[in-house]
Amino acid sequence: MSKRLPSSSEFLSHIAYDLVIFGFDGHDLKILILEYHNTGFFALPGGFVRRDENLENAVQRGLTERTGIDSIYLEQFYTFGSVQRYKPEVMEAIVKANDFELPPQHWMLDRFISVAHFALINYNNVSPTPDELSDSIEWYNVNELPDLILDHKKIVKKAHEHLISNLYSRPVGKNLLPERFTMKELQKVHEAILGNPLRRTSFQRKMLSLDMLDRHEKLFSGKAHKAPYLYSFREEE
Amino acid sequence: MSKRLPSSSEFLSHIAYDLVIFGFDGHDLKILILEYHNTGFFALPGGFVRRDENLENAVQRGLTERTGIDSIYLEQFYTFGSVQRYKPEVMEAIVKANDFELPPQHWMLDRFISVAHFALINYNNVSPTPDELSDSIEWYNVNELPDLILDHKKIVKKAHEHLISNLYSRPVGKNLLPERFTMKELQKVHEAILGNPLRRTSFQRKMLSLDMLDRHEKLFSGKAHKAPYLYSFREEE
DNA sequence: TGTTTATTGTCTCAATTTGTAACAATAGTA
DNA sequence: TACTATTGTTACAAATTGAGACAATAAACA
Repeated sequence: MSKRLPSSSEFLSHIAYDLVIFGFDGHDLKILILEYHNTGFFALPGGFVRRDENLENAVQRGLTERTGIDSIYLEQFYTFGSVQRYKPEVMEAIVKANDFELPPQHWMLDRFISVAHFALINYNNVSPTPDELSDSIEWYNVNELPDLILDHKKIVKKAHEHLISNLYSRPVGKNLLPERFTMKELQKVHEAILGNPLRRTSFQRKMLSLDMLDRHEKLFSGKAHKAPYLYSFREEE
Repeated sequence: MSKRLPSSSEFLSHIAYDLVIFGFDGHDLKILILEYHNTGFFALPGGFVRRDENLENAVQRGLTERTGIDSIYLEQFYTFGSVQRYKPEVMEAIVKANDFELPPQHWMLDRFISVAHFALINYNNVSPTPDELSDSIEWYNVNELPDLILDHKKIVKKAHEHLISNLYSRPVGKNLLPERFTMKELQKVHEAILGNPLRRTSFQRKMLSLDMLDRHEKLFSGKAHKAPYLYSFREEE
């Protein structure tokens, strides 16, 4: 009773995408990692592009399937195309461990070039869902990842670098935090991404000077000190 | 006596690359545009990836074929994968105008995802060479391009944006200028890329503070004024 | 051989931005 | 009412940048 893989008439051969999905739990920067069934292989979520589908739509679709969330910040950052990443035995092991039928020249065992994307999502609104071939998908601290297959470690590294270089030009916190947040929470996001502490007053001044934030009511947390304001990112025009 | 296209066993299907090759003639930022034989089509140089070849090697190979230069600054910046760019009639016209045999289901008429790169080269060391399908390759002012096929105009725009955002973090002038150059020449390169004038003294101070330049002997141009120093970009460690 | 012209290298001072710390406000606790 | 922890704001020094002035100089010219 072995299952059937999708046929090559449905998908573009040689093209895949990988996803580095970032989240923030209040302390650390995290990403979602899949564990493939019965293989001990860890990998980034990924998928293929349908023949009649835009690349970006395919990625958005995969992201929604893994997280249950629509309309997330998503950005393509690099395409990985070295020959060294062609390891048919890895894919073969994954497919076989999942009890799929595997014709010898199947397109999924051929060489792939992968268009890597990263996403920023709100950690608390997500219900991570494994794909057909994997039995778990879990959050891992960016600095404490398990061994990943192929060049996925390199993909994560490059994604993280892109995230850092975008920190001040895009509303990064908007996608990692709830709709409204305190300045301290935003600072913690930035610190988690950069990996080093920031000065409170300079950070506040810089963020406000970017003219991206709206100030709202105060948040009374019940703690014995002055209540901080809540902020939100202004909707871009 | 029609010629034969390469077979699909040699190349990866569905994957192409396009090249935005920047040069600087002393006044304007230029790029190389191909004109396809007998079609009136203008396009970016591009090509396909061999099955046993790294993506980046394929691009480097194409670049060398078009310019005659090795070891050029080359950077991947985006992968274009919308369905709208699938226009088999364009490729068909090009191939037919060049008197190639064209089997109906040929892989070159299928949908492609294109990994776009930009290169920076020294305008004067180059002998642009058309590819098999085109009869000319010429420098065009970035702001005065002819109509280009598919989404190539968009690709150029994005390449230019990337170039601008890299201006101060990478030795951009190194690749667009001769080995040794004056501060004024470097300033002109930056002005051509940015599209607006820069202040002489601030520019000089900024460039020197980046600690990327070595100062050499003066250049006596024969003009009736103080001779400027020559500079070169320091070899990175 | 001075004098002039065009351009370059350097310096100065003001304007702006950033780093750092101090201080006052305040929500809840003791 | 005093105390604690944290926040918003202000103040001042340090660093960076903007804008211009000025002296140096290579060749042309008188």
